[in-house]
Amino acid sequence: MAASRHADALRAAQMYYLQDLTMDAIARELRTSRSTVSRLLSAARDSGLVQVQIRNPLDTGPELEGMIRRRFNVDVHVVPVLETLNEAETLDRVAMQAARTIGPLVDSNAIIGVAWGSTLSAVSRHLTRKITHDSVIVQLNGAGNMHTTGITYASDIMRRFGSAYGARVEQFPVPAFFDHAATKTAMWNERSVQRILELQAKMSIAIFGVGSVNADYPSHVYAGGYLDETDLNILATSDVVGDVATVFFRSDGSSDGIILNERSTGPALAELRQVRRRICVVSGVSKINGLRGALAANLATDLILDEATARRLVDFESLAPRNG
Amino acid sequence: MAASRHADALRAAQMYYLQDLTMDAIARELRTSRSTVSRLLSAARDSGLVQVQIRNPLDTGPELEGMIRRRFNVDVHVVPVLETLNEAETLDRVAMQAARTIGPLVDSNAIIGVAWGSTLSAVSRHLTRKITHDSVIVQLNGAGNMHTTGITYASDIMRRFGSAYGARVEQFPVPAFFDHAATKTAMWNERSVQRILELQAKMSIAIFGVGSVNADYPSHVYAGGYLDETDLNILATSDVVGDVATVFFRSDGSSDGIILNERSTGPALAELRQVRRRICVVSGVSKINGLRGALAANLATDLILDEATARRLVDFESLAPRNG
DNA sequence: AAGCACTATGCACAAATGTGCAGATCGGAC
DNA sequence: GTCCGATCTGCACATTTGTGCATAGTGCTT
Repeated sequence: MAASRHADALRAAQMYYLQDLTMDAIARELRTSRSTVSRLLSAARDSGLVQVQIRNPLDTGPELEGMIRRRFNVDVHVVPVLETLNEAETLDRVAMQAARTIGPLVDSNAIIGVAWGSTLSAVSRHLTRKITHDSVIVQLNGAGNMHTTGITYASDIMRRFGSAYGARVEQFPVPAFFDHAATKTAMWNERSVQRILELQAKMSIAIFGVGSVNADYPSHVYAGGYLDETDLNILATSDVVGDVATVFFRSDGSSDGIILNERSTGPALAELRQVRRRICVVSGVSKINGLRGALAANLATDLILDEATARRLVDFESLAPRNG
Repeated sequence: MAASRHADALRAAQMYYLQDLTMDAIARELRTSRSTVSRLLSAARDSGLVQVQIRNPLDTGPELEGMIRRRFNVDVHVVPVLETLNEAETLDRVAMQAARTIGPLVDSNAIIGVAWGSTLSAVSRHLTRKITHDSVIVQLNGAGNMHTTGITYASDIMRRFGSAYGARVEQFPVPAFFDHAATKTAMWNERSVQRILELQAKMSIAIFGVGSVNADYPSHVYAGGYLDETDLNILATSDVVGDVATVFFRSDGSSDGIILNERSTGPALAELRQVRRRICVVSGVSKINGLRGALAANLATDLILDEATARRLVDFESLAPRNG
């Protein structure tokens, strides 16, 4: 019976994690084999029954975290990763740790805004299950592009979030950028779009990566056929350093007068800043410029990033300090 | 260097619990041996760096918990324990699980009231460390008795709580019962005593067991020389079923007119009910009557008890149901 | 600088845990 | 009933983790 299996998993988890019994002892109490207990415990972990949290006492925490926390006023989680690992491995590990860090923040009745991109895709693959009620996952920005090729990214990401948290998924079926600002204005008056925008306005959590224009391995936005040459030229000549959910900004965090944003479908930065919990996940030093701009714009309340990038962020700061 | 060890423990914990690396892999990244990593992880667990929580979805939870939760309106944690285990083993396992369940509830700036007795003693032995700031452990009731023998219980219990949470400990240096109510009145006007009473009034958490008069293996209060024969006779003839922190009550939860309470040093039930979080730990079916009274008196917001007792509590209820 | 007490380290082994596989069990479909 | 597919189970083995012990630091005292 499936129900009894769940109950057994709960009992086993309690005995294993809270009473320090060995699986062998648990097997005897549950009148089953040790291997079954091992599997019950796996199931308990996978299904989010067991939550492991690492709480590092803020004051005794590593130098690096303290500096970033103080300088940028964000709750920071530096993911320990050897600097010698390649980008893909680093991303994977940052993503896994991000997924597990996000878990405890998600609660029932949450409205969770999710962006898309390689970072979020990786995160979505490592989410741990957690059953919530009446939660909603809402897509932050459109994902269509002019080639319409392959990238089912966005919907896959959303789906994974939805099933991890047992939440309803609200896709945002518009292109990432409109060709004409006027189309956006028109669409924004459509009831179907307004429903999404209203959900976004009520978000309690937003989760996003950052794009960085000069990344060695550029974000999808800059390489994926979302923008044409003219657009890319505009970006290059307007001091843009990066984007969050396809909304661009400069290194000082400003975004006024960036004409492309009028055609972008992501939430305006001011709007994003209204969200109580804004979780930014960054992997790879090449994103440093974008990250710096995002922090300057105060887009994140929580920052999860790899150690190398964290170190670079701090070095950068100490070379070009800032008063205030 | 001790600081680097702590930092290593944190890194190791993150890599092990959040990135699913094996200890072997972590050892290589940390340039140390696998056994050291194993020990670092133990240290991380012991020091409260790693918190494991079991969250059982309330609605899918076992029948038993649901019934108790609904009937008594408490947040209940049933500890799975074989009914064949003896009292001591059961107590040990309930205590361990209680300790770990309490952990996450303790926070900085908390004022934690702690009773004493065999249950609390066992719990105190299993507390997991958690660093908090400006927390205080305050003793709920005096522990002195007329034989003054051996029982350093109370102070040991308090000390363990204090060191687990890095909290200041405030003992209550009075006997459990005064011989004369007038002495209590006098003492209660002393500034040194008032300081404790004021702390108690500001408690955010209270942790206690229950005493049960007819327990096969009676609580210390009833056997430990705290009361003389006259007192015990009074108890026997006044329908008292148990006590919390040496304050007695009847099976319906009432305590008015129980003369012994006027000489007791524990907080009046009405006072205890003011505390936001009141955690009651119970192990052993022989405490069922006391427990029942405590629940009727609405003394607990959180109840941690062994499975056999939980089952008995529910059976008892279904035999003698109650409306409302 | 030497001596001492204490702690941390790595090794080698012991114990505990994870998993591929073959057989058992279960729940429909016919 | 029985056949089939899917799932669950326990075994045997592989992997991972824990720990006693001898050794190597480490800091403090004299």
